[in-house]
Amino acid sequence: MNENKQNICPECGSTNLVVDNERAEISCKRCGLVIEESIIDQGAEYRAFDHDQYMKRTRVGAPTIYGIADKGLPTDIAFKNKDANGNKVPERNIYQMHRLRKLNKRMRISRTGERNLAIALSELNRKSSLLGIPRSIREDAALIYRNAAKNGLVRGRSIESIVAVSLYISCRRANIPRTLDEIAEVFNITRKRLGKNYRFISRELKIKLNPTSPADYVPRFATLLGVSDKVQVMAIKIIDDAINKGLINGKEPTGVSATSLYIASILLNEKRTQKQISEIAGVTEVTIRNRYKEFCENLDLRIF
DNA sequence: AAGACGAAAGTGGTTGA
DNA sequence: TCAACAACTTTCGTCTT
Repeated sequence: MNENKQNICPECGSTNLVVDNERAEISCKRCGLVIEESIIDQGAEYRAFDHDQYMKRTRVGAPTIYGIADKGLPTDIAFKNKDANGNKVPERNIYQMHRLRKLNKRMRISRTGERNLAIALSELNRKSSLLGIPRSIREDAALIYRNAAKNGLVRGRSIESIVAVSLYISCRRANIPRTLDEIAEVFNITRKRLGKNYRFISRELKIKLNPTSPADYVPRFATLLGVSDKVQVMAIKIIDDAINKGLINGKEPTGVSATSLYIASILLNEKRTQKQISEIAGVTEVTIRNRYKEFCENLDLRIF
């Protein structure tokens, strides 16, 4: 029934679409965009027996290409003061011609600006859902992006990478941080570049972020590990104690968070292996072991 | 056989001269 | 700009459950 539908993603042009019949949606495998949420039959109304009938009975037209600004047609007004027939423009109208040229240019610039913003925002939405980031944070990220765009900070950098930075900042602001690695991965850029752009944007926009606390990672990691709330609570207690004893200075927050969850999961008989935790927290087992050793030596774990 | 342990060498980022 | 440095990773052999 669905053999005649448009098999092309309007966002990235990919033809690699997946149909999910259970959720009744079609999405693009490459960029993740959900194209059609309640699938309807877009095929021809009746069976067609020749090309003419097919063309008449098909409901859909040719796919529109959104990828090219102005559809590739330049619309500048020429600098020769001649009209369309090649006649000289009267002296008294030359000033008007100047105005027209100027306005036309400006409109085009603002149009591409808006177009870039639209691309950025759809990118933001797509990647946010991929990362499971709530609406309010997306809006904060959108604000950061707009600010960056307004100050001309996107120029010379990819839209994607600035969207990535905006998300990174907004998550940290909201105290549900994502690591540079996590963000970089879904945006298909390197952590190095993301970090560089982050430093640039935060400097230019004068955004000051508090250092991340290991406790901020606990709820997310715990959920992914499928451990109970008790484990979370204890992990956070362990972190507090470690902070008080100065054990975490200079240590990676994710590693500390992972280790606290490891210890709490053992103490509450919901044990997860070092490997399971290391995969979710994005640190190695070795790091967990090192923290674990330090914690055992310096914290009285019996009190928890 | 899986998990935990720890040594050794390598990597990327920060700091201080 | 460069060397020293701390934290972390990778790899791997060994021990424990």
